[in-house]
Amino acid sequence: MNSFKATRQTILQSAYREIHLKGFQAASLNAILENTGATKGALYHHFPNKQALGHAVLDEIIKDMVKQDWLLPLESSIDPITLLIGIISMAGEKLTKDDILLGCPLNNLCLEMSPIDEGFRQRVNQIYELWREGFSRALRAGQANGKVSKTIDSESCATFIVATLAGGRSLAKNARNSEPLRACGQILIRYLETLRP
Amino acid sequence: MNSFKATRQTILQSAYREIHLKGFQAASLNAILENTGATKGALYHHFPNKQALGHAVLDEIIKDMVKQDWLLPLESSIDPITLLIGIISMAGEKLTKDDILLGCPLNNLCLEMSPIDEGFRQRVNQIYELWREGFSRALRAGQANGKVSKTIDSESCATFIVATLAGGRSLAKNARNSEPLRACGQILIRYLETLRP
DNA sequence: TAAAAACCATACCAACCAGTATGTACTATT
DNA sequence: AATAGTACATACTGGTTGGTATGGTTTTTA
Repeated sequence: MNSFKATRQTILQSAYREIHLKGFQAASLNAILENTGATKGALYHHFPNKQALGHAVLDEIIKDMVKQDWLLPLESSIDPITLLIGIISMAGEKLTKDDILLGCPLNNLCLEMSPIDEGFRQRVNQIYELWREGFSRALRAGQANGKVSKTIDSESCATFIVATLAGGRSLAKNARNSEPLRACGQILIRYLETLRP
Repeated sequence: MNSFKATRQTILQSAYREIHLKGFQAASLNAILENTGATKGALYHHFPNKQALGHAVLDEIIKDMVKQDWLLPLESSIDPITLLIGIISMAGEKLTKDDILLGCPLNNLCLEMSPIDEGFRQRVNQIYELWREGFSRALRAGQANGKVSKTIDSESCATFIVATLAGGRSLAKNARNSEPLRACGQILIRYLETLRP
């Protein structure tokens, strides 16, 4: 009926939501299908098994989210610290209630699947790498044209920012309240100000 | 055979390990019992259901770990910043390979169970509260006797530290390597140094 | 236009799950 | 010594799970 693999996309989106809510292992294929109207035949036509479906959610949905929210806004020529501060406060503001309640989908899968499925682990790692690399590259560019202090290690700093954001979102998820994440963001911003030369 | 509810403790410990490895929902009661030699009769004699077993793991094991590792060392009269720096580097050093691979048991349960079980959520929240309260109380004490700058908000700062540690351990778990956590710890320590008056 | 491939629907299955029913051995109490 | 309660062990059940076998239909290709 639908062209261009619309069924596949529908299943993928429904899988993303179910996994975001219940986690991968507890995600039920039947539940994923119920929310779409598709059937098991369709699912197993497009994906060899549940594991591959989970991998596709990372490769085709979550990775793009990170690019959209964190990497694309970095493509600018303003000094990276001002830019990062803007992105961080922006990201905090545009989170919905559900975003807070369900937490970071990447970190969820990271903690659940990293020790028990190497495929998941590598995909999560790749996305985290992308994220950190985006930050560290921006910081290095800032160092090159005198907007960022040259005493800092850009990679450690990028890791630090990503970790704090992930941790803050964990606390916010547990508290059912964005306040912990907000507090982390504010301190992070104040820290970033100290990185100017 | 064993006195003083040794069976209950054995099951509890085995449950902790299985949950730490697989997560709560994917943890199999049969697997928990296989590692102990106990049977289902014993389990359901001491715990009404799986949920209660999970709650007990938080109440009786994980909470004590946090107290042991983070709160007890704070009971000292040195200035809190030096103390915190010592605790953070100490905690990083004494992590085993398994501790890195499996991540923080509290954060694991936080992300998995907070949205789907209110009992889990409240228990995790209570432990996080304990943790943050320990940090913020130490910082406030330092402010009172001139060892910590009075311009900082002790509670936000405590939240920030906990979040960064949790996030760093997430990245380390995914990377199968303690380096990201080490990087976070170092920057955190440098940040703490700026909090002196 | 015939053949082949892609796309999907339905019915089914073995494995595993949390939980239960029932019985028994031991221990503390009266 | 009789009773009652604690502390298990064994065998089982209904329900759910991921996965499969088999069929039909639609689209693409030759």
